[in-house]
Amino acid sequence: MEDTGLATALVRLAHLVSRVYAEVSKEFELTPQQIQLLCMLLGGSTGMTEMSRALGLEKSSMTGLVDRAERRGMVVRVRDQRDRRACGIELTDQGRKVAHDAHRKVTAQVEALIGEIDPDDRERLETVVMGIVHAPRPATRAATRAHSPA
Amino acid sequence: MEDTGLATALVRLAHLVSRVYAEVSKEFELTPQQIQLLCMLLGGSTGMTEMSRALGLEKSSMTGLVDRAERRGMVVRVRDQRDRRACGIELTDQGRKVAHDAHRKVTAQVEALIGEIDPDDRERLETVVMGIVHAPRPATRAATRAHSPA
DNA sequence: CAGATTAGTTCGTGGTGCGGACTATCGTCA
DNA sequence: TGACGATAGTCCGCACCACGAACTAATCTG
Repeated sequence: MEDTGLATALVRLAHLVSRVYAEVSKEFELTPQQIQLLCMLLGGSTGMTEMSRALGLEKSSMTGLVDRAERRGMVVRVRDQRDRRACGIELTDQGRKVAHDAHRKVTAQVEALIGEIDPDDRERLETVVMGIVHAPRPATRAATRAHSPA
Repeated sequence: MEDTGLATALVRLAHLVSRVYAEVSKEFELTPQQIQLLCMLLGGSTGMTEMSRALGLEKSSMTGLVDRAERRGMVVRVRDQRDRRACGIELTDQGRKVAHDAHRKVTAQVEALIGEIDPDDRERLETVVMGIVHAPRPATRAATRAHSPA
């Protein structure tokens, strides 16, 4: 068996990040999932199906998620004229603002978590972690495009 | 404003790890929360209040979580004889086995996620992540003791 | 012993995610 | 052109999750 200290540490990191996400979301009176939705839309609007792929959810789960975000005025469904089955999900002005602000806050808090670190190491690590994140993966857990830099 | 690329990369990595957690949980027909509960109990049994602190949940949330784990035979409430208000939560044999197996699987899959990586980078990453995870933190998001190595 | 504190539960609310069934539309191909 | 299969999205019922407020029972403190 390999040394798994890194794996264990990463699992804990994931829990920590979830909490940061949860805390920041609460400040905006939204759920982490809704914030994630908004942040993802900063990368451009898409349809329900593509979003469900990107978030790793079933289509049927998206309906409710978008419903609730729409009810809060963060997002609108725009019926596609070409394909009248489809609809694009777009950020409202308010939604865009919230997405930006939340993204900033999350990033800042994670930065604070990282703390002081040698600039060389930082750059190196960024490359390494990006590599892991972008590595090709089986579709089942393909995409984690949310929280891309705006 | 600082460069926040590393923070962003870590957030994405955390999302990825969360998915691994979710996938493994599904294999055991449990939810991620239940698996986390079991893994935490590998470190020794505790009462409801302490567990809620460790998991960052309200006491009232624990009741249901433990109920469901108990219904599945993973865990038992043991009434404390000294303090008859309190009860200890203990793993059943089956619960312990599931906790161990799940922990192993999660660790292995996260290792796989990391993949081939330069040993120097690996060490650097481990140092940084360990540092983040073990850093003292305000109580509000204090503990993430689950998934300690068995 | 009275009153404050603590451990845990109960209840109601809103959110999450799933799978299966359904509607409407689109594309294809005969 | 017209039937038919694929596709986009919704609806429903289910189990779960987390919260806060109100509650019970036991313990501690003065």
